[in-house]
Amino acid sequence: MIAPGIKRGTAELAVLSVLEDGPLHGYEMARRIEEQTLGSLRFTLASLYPLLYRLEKRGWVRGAWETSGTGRRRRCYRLTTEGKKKIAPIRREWAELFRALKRLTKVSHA
Amino acid sequence: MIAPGIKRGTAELAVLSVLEDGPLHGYEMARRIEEQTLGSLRFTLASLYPLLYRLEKRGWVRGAWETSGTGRRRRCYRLTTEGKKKIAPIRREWAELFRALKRLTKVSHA
DNA sequence: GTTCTATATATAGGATTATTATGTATAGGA
DNA sequence: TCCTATACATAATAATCCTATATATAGAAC
Repeated sequence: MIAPGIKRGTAELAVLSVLEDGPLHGYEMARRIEEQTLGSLRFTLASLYPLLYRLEKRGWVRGAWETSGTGRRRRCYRLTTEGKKKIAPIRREWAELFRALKRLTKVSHA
Repeated sequence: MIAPGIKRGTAELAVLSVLEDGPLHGYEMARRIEEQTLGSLRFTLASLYPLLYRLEKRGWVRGAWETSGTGRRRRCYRLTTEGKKKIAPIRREWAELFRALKRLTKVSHA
């Protein structure tokens, strides 16, 4: 598991990434993030819900109540057109961060 | 430049990394981090000083006042033995985070 | 000699984001 | 009937970085 101080800021990219595969509700997002990162990245629902509200407020995702096959009420989120456009730039910023940290490591491996 | 929300958490690794090259004072750390990351990673001194106090409290670095050749008083920080041991595990966590985010991207590039 | 810029440290106040803890509620199996 | 998994929600707290502000000196420009 990755320390909270280090994974800070990844939740947004993680949520947007899993939503690229199609609409999902919160509980399922948490499950997929954990599954797809082989357990490295794990978020509690208490982290994800406030994040989803923020993303909805920004217009990047839109949530809609639906009733599942089992009769359970849940809130299904999908990426908006605007939200889709944000993913690539965010990924680029993460890539730049990785390069920056690699350079720091390289220079000071001394 | 990288958005503050994304670079959050990198300051600690950045500081420890530049200190691997030898003792430094705060102002010079900021300069080197910016230089070595080609401007991608930039921290204000107001971010670095509190961080240095935290690191000193944990026993990872030790600061000592010195008077530079120009007669300017400054606080020079060096890695402690304990601090040196922490760097590798932290880098491993960052590497794990990168792998996790790459997997998320790959799976959901759809 | 005074003003400007670079050097150098310090702290208060605020923003963001994740965490723990808690609460509600239902479906399905033991 | 009880337990577990599913599903959403919010309050209180913690951590980390930012902007703004303050202080002070060295050296160059004027």
